[in-house]
Amino acid sequence: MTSSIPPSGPAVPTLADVARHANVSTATVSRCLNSPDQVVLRTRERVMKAVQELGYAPNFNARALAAKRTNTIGAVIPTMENAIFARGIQAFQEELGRHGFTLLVASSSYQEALEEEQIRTLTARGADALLLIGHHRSKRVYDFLKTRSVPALVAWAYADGAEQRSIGFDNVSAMADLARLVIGQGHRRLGFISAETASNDRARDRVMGVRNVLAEAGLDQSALALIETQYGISTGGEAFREMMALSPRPTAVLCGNDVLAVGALRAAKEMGLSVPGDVSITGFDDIELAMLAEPALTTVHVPHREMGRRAASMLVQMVNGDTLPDSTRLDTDIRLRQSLGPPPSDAA
Amino acid sequence: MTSSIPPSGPAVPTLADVARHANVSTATVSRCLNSPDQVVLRTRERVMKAVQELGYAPNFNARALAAKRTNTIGAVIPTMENAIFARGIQAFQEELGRHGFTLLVASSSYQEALEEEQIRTLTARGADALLLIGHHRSKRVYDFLKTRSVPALVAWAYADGAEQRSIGFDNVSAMADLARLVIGQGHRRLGFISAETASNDRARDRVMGVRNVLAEAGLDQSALALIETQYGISTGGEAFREMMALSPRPTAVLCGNDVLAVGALRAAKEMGLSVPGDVSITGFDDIELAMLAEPALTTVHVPHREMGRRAASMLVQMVNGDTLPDSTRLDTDIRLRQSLGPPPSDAA
DNA sequence: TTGCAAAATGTAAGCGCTTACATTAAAAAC
DNA sequence: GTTTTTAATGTAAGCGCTTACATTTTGCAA
Repeated sequence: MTSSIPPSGPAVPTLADVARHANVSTATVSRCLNSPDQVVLRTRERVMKAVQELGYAPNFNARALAAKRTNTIGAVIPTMENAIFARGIQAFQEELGRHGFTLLVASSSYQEALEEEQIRTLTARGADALLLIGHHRSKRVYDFLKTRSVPALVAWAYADGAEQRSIGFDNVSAMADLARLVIGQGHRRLGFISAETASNDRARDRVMGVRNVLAEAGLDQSALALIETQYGISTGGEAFREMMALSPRPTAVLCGNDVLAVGALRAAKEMGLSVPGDVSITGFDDIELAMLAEPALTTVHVPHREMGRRAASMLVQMVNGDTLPDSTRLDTDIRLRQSLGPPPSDAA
Repeated sequence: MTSSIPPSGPAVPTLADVARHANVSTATVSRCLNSPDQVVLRTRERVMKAVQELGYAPNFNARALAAKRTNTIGAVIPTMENAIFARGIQAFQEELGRHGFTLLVASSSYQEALEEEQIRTLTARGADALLLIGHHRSKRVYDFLKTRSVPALVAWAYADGAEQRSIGFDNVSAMADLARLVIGQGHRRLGFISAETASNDRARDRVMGVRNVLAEAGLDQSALALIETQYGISTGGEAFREMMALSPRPTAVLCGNDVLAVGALRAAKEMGLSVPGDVSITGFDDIELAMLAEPALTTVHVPHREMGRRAASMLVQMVNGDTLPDSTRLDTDIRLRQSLGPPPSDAA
């Protein structure tokens, strides 16, 4: 008959419950939790006891609403399934934790529209700042971030004089270094298996790195066969077969990342081609797989963990607004392993 | 002199701003956003126009606070760096997205205390439900979840008659199947390289699976050499060397997961041991690496993606509270590849 | 037309916190 | 002991939304 029976069992305790229980005001409880030194010991103990007894835990949403600060940093990555991001983000999170921040991750599956949506979602959730991968995205997004005054840091990319603060390496020159090495071995017909460049500026930059070196070496751009394909071992293999069907066929196949390269390696083995005897193959990233592959993969080593860690401290600095950090350029270096050698002597 | 100048530029627009702009009440704006069919077309268009013009985006925290629902599901996984979780969670997220839910991930680094903290954090953030890995955790946590009435689903594990609703496979019997196969090949001295079992019931179960089979085959438990080590390729290798130093040495080394097994494989190669000629090695999970390894790894195939996907739909069902789903048991199957063979004939 | 049910909209009370400001208690200075 | 300063606590006004309930419009049968 009474219509005011609470629907479910014992409601979760609120700040007010604690206050009542400890016989203080809600403000005091709040202070105990957020700036304990403003509360005299005797009171604080009483409050904490009440917290314990009631099993009180603050409601995050209410806190965020009132305080306009969440101690949360959002990250939008293309996918968790890529080891390089998984690794970088793990380090990122660990470092954030050390500074008392929480991480909110979202993934965009390499789709620009989805990325934008995720950025808006994280912002709506009150992320104090964002980590984004790569520079390329619509002006609208950057404007949005500026309007909302949400600090953002671009990672996995570094470009001289880029407007957006960033931490990363120069994809163009990193790939160029490797290409130079390949050409130095005597290769004149190159193949490049790239990740899809449409909404991936890192992939685009890597292609550009190779092209630059071609020009630099006085080679015609037609000396480069380019295939774009989705991320994956099997797709890398398929692209490699396609490339080997070309005539004349490239004597060295550079890949936009290690996963594609491992796929190429496997396809080569299946086709009975010797690497690097018949064809050289290189990767990019230096994931664990690169060293384990047979033959071990020549690749560009990228300090993913360090990047994650440092991205975190930069972002924390940006949020706390002390001094704004400069963009950081990290160094990559080439790991020379067995998959690269000179071209076969009978190369036409 | 005026102390009321707003500190920063154009404030972010709120529901009230939109209402004013469209000349309706806040309730109407809210309805337009959440149940558009309750608002007549003419009004709705006017409101939407205002939303556009002001670039309004709802404040998630305020919404959560008022509505007591977040359409958010939390997941606490041991680490993102493990491909099996990365893969499963990616599928989990995709499926959640399809149902209009957002995912919040946190990782515990395999530390029980951290896991508990993350569970509390996600709950405080208003997660409507949680995905947890494995059954084992303190009663306190389960009580907490019950008190807060937050539905939880255990994944990557399935145990008959477990109290907690779960989706996964039976780690004990999956590993037992593999062990039976190994013994069937004639091996009588086994090694087992396990992940650390302290706070990982999946690892524990797998060990138990092997032990059960030993008993079943009438072998003494001393026929099993057990080493626990951290997750990683190199740690797997070290454990393998240690195992090979034993006398008599095992003729087959089962590993708790593929990553450890790949490490063992590599160590074997470095030691000049032939696999499976001198020693057999097996894994668990069937990650991509397993097939690429040289020789390819015999392992237990686990449908990680499917598990993630189905976990999502179960959780959605639990939140919406239609009918509660039953625990789901998925099948694993053995992928027989080159790394397993009969013991060397000279085995003492 | 008028009347009335149904549909659309408005009003306002929270949701659980934080924090400026007001008040009171304690410590320091005289 | 009184006054002044400072520390501790309390009061109450929001933060930006949702939603029960009240009110106004609308559509339509009589």
